[in-house]
Amino acid sequence: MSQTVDRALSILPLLAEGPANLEQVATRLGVHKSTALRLLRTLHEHGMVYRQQDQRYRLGARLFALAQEAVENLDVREIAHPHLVALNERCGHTVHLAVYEENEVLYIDKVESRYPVRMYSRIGKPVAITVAAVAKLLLADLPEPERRTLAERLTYPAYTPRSTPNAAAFLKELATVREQGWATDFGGHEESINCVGAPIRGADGRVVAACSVSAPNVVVTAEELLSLLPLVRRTAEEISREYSGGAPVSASVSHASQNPSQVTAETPEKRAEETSS
Amino acid sequence: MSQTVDRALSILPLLAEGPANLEQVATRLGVHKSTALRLLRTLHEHGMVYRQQDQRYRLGARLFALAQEAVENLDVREIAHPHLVALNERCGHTVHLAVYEENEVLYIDKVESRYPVRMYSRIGKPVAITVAAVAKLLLADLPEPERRTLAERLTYPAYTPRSTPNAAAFLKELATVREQGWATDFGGHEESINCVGAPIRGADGRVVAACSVSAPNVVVTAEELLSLLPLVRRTAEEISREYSGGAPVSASVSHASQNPSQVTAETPEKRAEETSS
DNA sequence: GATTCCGGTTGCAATATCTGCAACGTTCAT
DNA sequence: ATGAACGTTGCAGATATTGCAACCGGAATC
Repeated sequence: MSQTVDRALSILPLLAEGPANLEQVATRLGVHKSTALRLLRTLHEHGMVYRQQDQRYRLGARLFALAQEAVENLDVREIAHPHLVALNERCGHTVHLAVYEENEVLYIDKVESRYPVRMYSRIGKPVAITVAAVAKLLLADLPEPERRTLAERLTYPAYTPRSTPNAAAFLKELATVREQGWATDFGGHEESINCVGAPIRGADGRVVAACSVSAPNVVVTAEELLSLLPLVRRTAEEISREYSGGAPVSASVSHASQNPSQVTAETPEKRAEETSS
Repeated sequence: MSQTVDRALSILPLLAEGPANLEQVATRLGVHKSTALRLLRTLHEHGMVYRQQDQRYRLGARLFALAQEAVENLDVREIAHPHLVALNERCGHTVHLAVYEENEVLYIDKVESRYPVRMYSRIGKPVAITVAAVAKLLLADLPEPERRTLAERLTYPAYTPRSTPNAAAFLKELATVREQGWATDFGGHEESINCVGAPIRGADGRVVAACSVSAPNVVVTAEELLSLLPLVRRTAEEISREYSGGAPVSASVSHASQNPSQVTAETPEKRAEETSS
């Protein structure tokens, strides 16, 4: 709508790919150098971009600060986190939390079994919207017309033979998901990865987020993973309850029922490649 | 510099304080409603702001995604390099940069006195994880359980009498390092080589890398090397700041405090083959 | 040591772009 | 129903933005 702002904002994702100099920015933006310079200067004044020694630009600190505040405003994340950790501790697999926003589904939290450190690696990446379990859960709850138009506007990449092929199939799948209250993705994105997810609802019953457990075939079969469904659903419900202002259900957060019957997976085999030297 | 962009960007910190409706934004910006609307629309198109059900605006998750992507593409090495060179110029010794990855600590950059650049020969080499200063720094920051399991899985080669003997001693050393915020290796890998290192932290405070200065006994004593600690720490802090998208601090990069008191050594004629660190 | 190239920077005039206004919709509460 | 509150749109005027071309300053080249 506003050309100037539009151009300025277009610079950011561009720089997210890596540092760039003035000319590169100007070229990729399709504007004159001087124009790019002025836009960058404005961005700079607001701390959105930063100029390194070699004069190339990269994203600035302010952006990170804003991003931080942006997620903090997503209070689902904060509430969900301990539950996700608990879920991860019980099953050992990767746990995701995602929200729908502006025709996209984004991961906003992730707990990994093996490397708790690397948690932030993929967060923020848009999800494979046509196949991911969390995406199905979130889209299934959209108002019918919006769901339909979105489904028809999407492209359906054939990641694997089991990827959702087209809008019709997708809408049908969404109906199922909506009906049953949970979703799966069996090799629809990566041949060897399966996952099961459940919706997190706000006080009004709308789905505000979704969480899922993912694991590679080699660790657990699809059936075994599916046996985790009750646990996943329970976790989602606990988060929903707390998010809706309900009782914290503090017991469940910590480690709730130490009921190992639900836990199918063994601890992921640690592969210490034997380091040191 | 650019009024429109300036106004648009001013909306973001404003929204960071919490959701706001159109009129509030317009008022605080000091512009007409319609102007604010158009700016918000542009921000919206870029996913920088998001409109909730109640029509109020808040920061968009896309902001988060953007920052995340930027972090992934952040190359510590690239940012650190000039600082390492500067450090090398000031003290004359071998400077190392290392990261932790998959149960290993790897050198990813090295600056030698004579050759300001070239180090690909060493890049990727695993560090003597049980004794190197950089290894201690990186492992000290791991989450407790991971640190412990890793420490117990390691083998503790007795490179020298002063090498870390076992897991217990190592964990104790890591605790110390974690506490004091710097680390040393006095002859733990090569009898005649000492080094001091400091941690480089990301915006979230986690240690993302570590740098160190190494020198043989014959050039400087351990005490003399230790006197370089302030300089090493300062360098690490500068890198941290810049890595976090932080303040330019351009002055410091070049030559900051020309305080020669810190500089103990003359140019080393000996560079430690495949050093410890 | 001069010259050329490369990239960034600045002044300026033309105009495309943005702005504020005022009228219009829509929703919600009275 | 009526009114208020808030968001939205069309428009004309004016301002802010743009591209150009010239200008620098440094690095590489001859």
